[in-house]
Amino acid sequence: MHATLDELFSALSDTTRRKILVMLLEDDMAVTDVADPFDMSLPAISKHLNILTNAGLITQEKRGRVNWCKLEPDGLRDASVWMLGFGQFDILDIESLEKLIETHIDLTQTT
Amino acid sequence: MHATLDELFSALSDTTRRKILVMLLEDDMAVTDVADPFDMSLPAISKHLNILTNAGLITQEKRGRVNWCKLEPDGLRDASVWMLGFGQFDILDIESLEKLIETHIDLTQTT
DNA sequence: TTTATATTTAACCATATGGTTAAATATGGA
DNA sequence: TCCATATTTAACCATATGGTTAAATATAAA
Repeated sequence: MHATLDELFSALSDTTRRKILVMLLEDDMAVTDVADPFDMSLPAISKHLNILTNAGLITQEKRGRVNWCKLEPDGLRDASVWMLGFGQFDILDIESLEKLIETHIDLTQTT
Repeated sequence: MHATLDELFSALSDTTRRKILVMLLEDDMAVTDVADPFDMSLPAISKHLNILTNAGLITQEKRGRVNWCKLEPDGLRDASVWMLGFGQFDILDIESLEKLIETHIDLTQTT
């Protein structure tokens, strides 16, 4: 069960869901806490979380009565690959890319 | 009138529209020619093209009775920037990024 | 065991989406 | 002028989406 690009981009096409993703960047969160900043019912948030889960962007793990939501690190991969394959990534300035590579090297360097 | 991220990702969330974008990567096309490979009516394609236009991903220019569709080079920018800002771009292997940078340098080198 | 907390399920609603066919509108060519 | 070509508009349809409230479920705590 691999999410389609349709599901992925569709999941990203809603402001609430993108905000949730950014929140989860900080730390794993319980459903109630995810819902807190939004002026929206809990069931509505629950639905958004399911959409993000089906798109492979987050995972949910139930411990006790709390359902913990966490980012799925590879979730954006296919979307990124499509955009790269689309060949339009030179629209990003070269400096950001180089900085990105340095960061990556910093993170992966073992010595 | 700047397209929202919602519009952008939403426009990308349909296979037909992503295929159209890839076709336009090759060359500008008339609406009828865009429609040709699809098993779908012309009005349906016309709607897809409007969605892509409103998302800022293509432009349409009418010359005579032919409406020419062309890629908008910066169309994907905001989506890419969001994804970069999301900080998950180290999910892309370093080699593709380096290759990308080389390509970019080749394209921009004047000497 | 009773009550409170965390979350989902069900049923519903309004609007959006992605398609259709038929008709309208330009524009180009004979 | 008359016909063909290119495309859009209009009206419609089924299903999807994003929200609601009320009820159900499961677990924790008193």
